[in-house]
Amino acid sequence: MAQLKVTVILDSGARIGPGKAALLDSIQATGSISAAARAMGMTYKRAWLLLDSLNQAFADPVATATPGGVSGGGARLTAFGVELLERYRRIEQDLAGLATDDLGALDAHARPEAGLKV
Amino acid sequence: MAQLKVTVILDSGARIGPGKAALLDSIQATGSISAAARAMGMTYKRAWLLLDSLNQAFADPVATATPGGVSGGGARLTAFGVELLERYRRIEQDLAGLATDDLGALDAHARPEAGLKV
DNA sequence: ATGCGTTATGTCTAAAAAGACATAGAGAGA
DNA sequence: TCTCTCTATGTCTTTTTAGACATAACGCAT
Repeated sequence: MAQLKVTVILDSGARIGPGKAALLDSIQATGSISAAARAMGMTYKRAWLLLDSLNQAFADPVATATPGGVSGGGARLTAFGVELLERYRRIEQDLAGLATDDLGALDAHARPEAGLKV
Repeated sequence: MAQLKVTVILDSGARIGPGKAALLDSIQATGSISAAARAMGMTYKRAWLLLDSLNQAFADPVATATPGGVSGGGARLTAFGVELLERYRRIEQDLAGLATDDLGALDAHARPEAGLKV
């Protein structure tokens, strides 16, 4: 089935899409940027850059990180970070709920995906 | 105000977003790929490649083009092309309608866009 | 037959994005 | 004090994407 991808574009030009949302999810789940990056198969640097772009896009940070300590440190979503994630997920959910018929119609015309072996 | 961008991703991986939708609009309005490209400030080749990716994504073509003739030729959307555009616009509309509150809340936290001079 | 604007590609270059390494500092615990 | 993991950056290379040109064919009108 075809999928929908939604991206929020702020006036500043900053973009929040499924990638950054997944990163926030992963940080929330793992408690660190590096663990989140590993879980998502990306480099720590890329994860940090993505997170940094979010932190710079808003007046309030979406996550706080501390180096050193019990297990090297870690990162946690702020209250606003959780709110951002929730709102993005809600937008995704709502859209998925009401676009099913149009999406299905387009899917019906889609050329079959290039032969996936076996 | 923040904006939303929605992209349809077919199982084949083909993507249909605001750029290709605008191109279809422009082709419909101008009657040719090259005029559409000029109107959108892109090269003919890029417009053609975008259109070609759409034509290859579906079993039915979204537009037909003919070279030579009265004014060099031209291009027209097929019935399916019109349908595709309509469905994409409807998805966009639906999204815009239901995300206003979440979008407004995020906008309120957004860092003011980097000083636009004058 | 020639000219004109359009379709349809090819090739080469420039720019942007992603990735690979490398390094410095922080701080709890052994 | 030393180790360990994580944060935070810097630099360089590779890959991807976009753009600039260049060219051939088509067919109506003059």
